[in-house]
Amino acid sequence: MQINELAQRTGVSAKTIRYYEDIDLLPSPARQANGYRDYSRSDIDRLKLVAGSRHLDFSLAEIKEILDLRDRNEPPCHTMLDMLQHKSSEIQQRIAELQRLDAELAGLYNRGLTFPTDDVEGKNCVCHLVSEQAEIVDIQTER
Amino acid sequence: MQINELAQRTGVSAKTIRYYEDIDLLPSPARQANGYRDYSRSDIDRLKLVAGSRHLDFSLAEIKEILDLRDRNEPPCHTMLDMLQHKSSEIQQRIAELQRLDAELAGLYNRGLTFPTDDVEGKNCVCHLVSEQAEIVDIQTER
DNA sequence: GCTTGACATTCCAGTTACTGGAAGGTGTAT
DNA sequence: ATACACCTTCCAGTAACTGGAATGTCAAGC
Repeated sequence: MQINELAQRTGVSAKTIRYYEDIDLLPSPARQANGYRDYSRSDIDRLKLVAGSRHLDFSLAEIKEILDLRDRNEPPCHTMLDMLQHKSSEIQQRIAELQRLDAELAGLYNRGLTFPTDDVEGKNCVCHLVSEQAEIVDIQTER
Repeated sequence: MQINELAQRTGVSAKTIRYYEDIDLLPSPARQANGYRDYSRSDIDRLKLVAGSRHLDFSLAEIKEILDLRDRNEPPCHTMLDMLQHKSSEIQQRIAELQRLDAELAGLYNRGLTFPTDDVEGKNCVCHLVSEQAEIVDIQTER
């Protein structure tokens, strides 16, 4: 099976498959006589697990953990369950942060509406309100 | 004012301030005789607007828009109001996606609990369920 | 005068998870 | 012969920093 077929069977682009190989998430596959990568059915399984996990927002590092367990013949399912739970609580925290952020945005918008919008210096408009946000402890939206 | 004082007054690290200068978000400041950066009060204002906007999850590109307006002596406040509203709707969308993702995680977890956890191949455990997620259209959590 | 310490400077590299593109080789059909 | 789709490798760019190395400056204390 060539790389594009694997790509179609898993929904992962050929480019990304090569990248996964580069970072040792996927093993170097066999090569055809012409040097083309030659994949087997087990490669589909492995890559589908990767794709499914990415879909659930797991990082490649987390996915590597799971795959490493499998590669050492230790059943990864228990770890996977733990990770599902952990990821869920992370996501819930993110949601709470975003809700707080949204409330802030709405509050600024409403207060900003009551100010003139022709103040270049920002001393007396919504821009000033935004500047005031500067020293508040950051909740930010990074992962 | 040296860079660390500006950092303290704005809550932005010296490292980040230099970075902002690098990417032309902040102008190159005057220099003291010894070559140290020498900031003025207006630099505080500008950087506070940047910091406040970052805190509200605006990208540096979006912030540049605002600053460019100001630099051209056009009042940025109206644009800022629009951006607050737009960002708010983005955030709400993100929240909805994350909620969907969380429901998925919870569903998989509960179904996974009913399977054995000693299956290395993943043919009959939660890992298999995760693999099955592969082809579902991605909602992902990118910005 | 010398050292120590806290500042400052520049530049390079790494982070995450890819994606785009260039330059080139291979295989099949017309 | 040539067009076309596929494959290869390698390099660079994305966002927003952060860490670290190597080096320079300045004030205080001995």
